[in-house]
Amino acid sequence: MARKKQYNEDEVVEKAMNLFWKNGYEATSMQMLEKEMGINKFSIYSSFGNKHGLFLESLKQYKSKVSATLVKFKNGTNGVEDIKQFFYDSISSNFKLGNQKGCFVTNTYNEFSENEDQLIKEQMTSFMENLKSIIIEKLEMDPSKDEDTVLKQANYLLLAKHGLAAAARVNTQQEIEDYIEMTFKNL
Amino acid sequence: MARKKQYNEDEVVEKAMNLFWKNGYEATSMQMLEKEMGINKFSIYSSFGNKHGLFLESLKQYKSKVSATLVKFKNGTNGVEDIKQFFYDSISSNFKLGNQKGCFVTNTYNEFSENEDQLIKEQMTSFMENLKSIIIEKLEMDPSKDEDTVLKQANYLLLAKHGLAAAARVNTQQEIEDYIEMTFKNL
DNA sequence: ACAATATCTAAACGAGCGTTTAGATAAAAT
DNA sequence: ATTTTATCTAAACGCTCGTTTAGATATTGT
Repeated sequence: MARKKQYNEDEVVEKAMNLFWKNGYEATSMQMLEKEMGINKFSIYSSFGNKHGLFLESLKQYKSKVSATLVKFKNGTNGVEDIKQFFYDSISSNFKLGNQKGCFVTNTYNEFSENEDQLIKEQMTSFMENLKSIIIEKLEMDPSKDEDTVLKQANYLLLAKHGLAAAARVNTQQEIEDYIEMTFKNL
Repeated sequence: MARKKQYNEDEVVEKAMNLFWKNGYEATSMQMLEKEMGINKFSIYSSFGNKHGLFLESLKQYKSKVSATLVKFKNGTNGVEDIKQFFYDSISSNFKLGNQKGCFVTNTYNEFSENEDQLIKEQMTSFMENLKSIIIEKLEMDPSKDEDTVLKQANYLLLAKHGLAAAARVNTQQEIEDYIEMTFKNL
């Protein structure tokens, strides 16, 4: 046998993820990744195949990073209040460490919306639809809501979440919290 | 004297604008612009200096394109209803010709938010602040609203508009109209 | 008709991109 | 200790980017 890797793959993916998250896919170059990850291009390519593979791995890591929040959301029993809490949880993580990067999934969804990369688009779409189905579930907990109202409110909330991710990059946490309060005022 | 230009500058800027609008600044290459505008690189450079100059000209053209909508908005006397109508006007233009490109200014604002281009950032910011001051004006038409409520609602609407531009790229017109209805339900 | 010159085409520039390759280095197995 | 082989460094690949240049083309004023 021969020598072992001098880096931990999860650790360097975490660093890559943060760079992709901040800059998006296209605006992140291999040179920047090399520097941020602290390893050589060769090592990146032998570990992840190519830039695209590294990006997929970063997305996977992000998903596992937010899975706890998602499980908490899924298991809640307080209807609309759970959705609101999920929104708060989502943005609070964005403002840790002063990083105004929005939601990685939503950012990616936006960046790839006019792209031909079917694999990533499908992943993003399925993630969004998963979110939507949970939101619908929560809204349905209120028996006074008819099916049409539930669907419209679910779309409303998804769009709001969508906009929130973009807004998180250029607004203060206080502004965003006010926005969430207002969003849930009439639900 | 010598020969005259075989193209109209406003016409080719319009085409450039549509390409920048659809793809953003970075994702639009000079080759694509050459093809779309129907003129040679040399002509682009001699008319607009460089890619950045052409982009600024495109932004200018966009602003003059939406100025009618903005004037109508400014001159309205129906308070919140004017804002709602402005939102409808803004998105209806986006869905003409099947182009789901969102708002060019907001897209640019987002793309350049982590950029070092001060000139463009300032232009975008002043445009947004101009919009905000009009929104505040409209909200203040309702004498029952205190100053704090006005400011929070203005931020809420700006963020909603912000999200709307992103959402317009991946949602149907109907979904967006439902979203607007919901947004204005409790104002 | 001719000279002057702005506009055209098309090729080339250097820089940076994602990716690959060649060779030095180092650690595990015998 | 030597062989084996995965991992390292660093240079180079071909391509596209934004930009510039050289020379052909065409139109205007005399």
